[in-house]
Amino acid sequence: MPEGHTIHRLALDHRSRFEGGPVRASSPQGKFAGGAALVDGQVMTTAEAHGKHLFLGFGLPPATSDDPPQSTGDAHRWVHIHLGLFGKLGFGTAPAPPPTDTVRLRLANASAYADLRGPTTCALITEDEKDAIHDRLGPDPLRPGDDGTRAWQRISRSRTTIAALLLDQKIIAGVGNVYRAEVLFRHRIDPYRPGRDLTRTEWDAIWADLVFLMAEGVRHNRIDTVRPEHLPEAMGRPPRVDDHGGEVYVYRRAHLGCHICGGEIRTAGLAARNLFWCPGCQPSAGG
DNA sequence: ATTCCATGATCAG
DNA sequence: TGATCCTGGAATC
Repeated sequence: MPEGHTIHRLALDHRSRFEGGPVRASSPQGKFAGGAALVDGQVMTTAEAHGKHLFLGFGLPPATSDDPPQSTGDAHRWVHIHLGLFGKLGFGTAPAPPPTDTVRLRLANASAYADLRGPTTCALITEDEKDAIHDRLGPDPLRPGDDGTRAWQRISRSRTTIAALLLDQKIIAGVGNVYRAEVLFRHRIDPYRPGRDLTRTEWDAIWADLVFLMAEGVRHNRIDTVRPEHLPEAMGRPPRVDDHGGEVYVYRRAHLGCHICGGEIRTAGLAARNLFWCPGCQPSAGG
């Protein structure tokens, strides 16, 4: 499930359920027992996402530069969560059932609970450590105020393929394997084209499209990338059968016909992931 | 019952 | 590039 839109949605989901009140925390699995004990009973101050990283704030509100230094005791801390490839966060309403033994972290209050399973990261960190994580992430299409300029500075100087660059979280944060394949298709860009061969106009359009697509992804909690005129109803074609989410052009459609040109969708490994594209709609410079 | 695979990322060599 | 970590559902035996 987890590309950036999922994590931003999870931040909103945590805020609506837990923000502003004390939260019980436990680690039935035991791997986060120490951290859970430290935040148990504290107030969740906020929840925030940057790319695929989720940050849950606990304790005293974070000090701003205008505030006097916090005196002693419980500083504000963050639970840093990264779901990796198969981590999951599931919500439910109270009363919470007994947790299964794979629940790394359970949060609960009087009305709701959240179970975290299989994350690649679940750690208690300080404000400084959180800042360091932000520093090594690129701009995020879903973070208000971020824009694609910093990403363009690196892409426009790189010989690496645009498909690999889009998955590099230092360059742009939050894009995963589905959005990479789909946004390149939507802009008719050959995934193997070197970053430095893109035009500024092409990059600006890609960035703007990611802002739009990923915001829709947060709204619907699902990745939909097919334009209205290419939807099954509009084209009189059968809807997608598998349950991975919404309608897509190329992702996991290897050897099927392209919705637009009818040509065969191709797949290949790139940057340790499966890449999907339509050679007809995303021609290489030579062809 | 077992293997395989996945919308991720890091580390060694 | 390959091994590794994390979990669960689907495919395969």
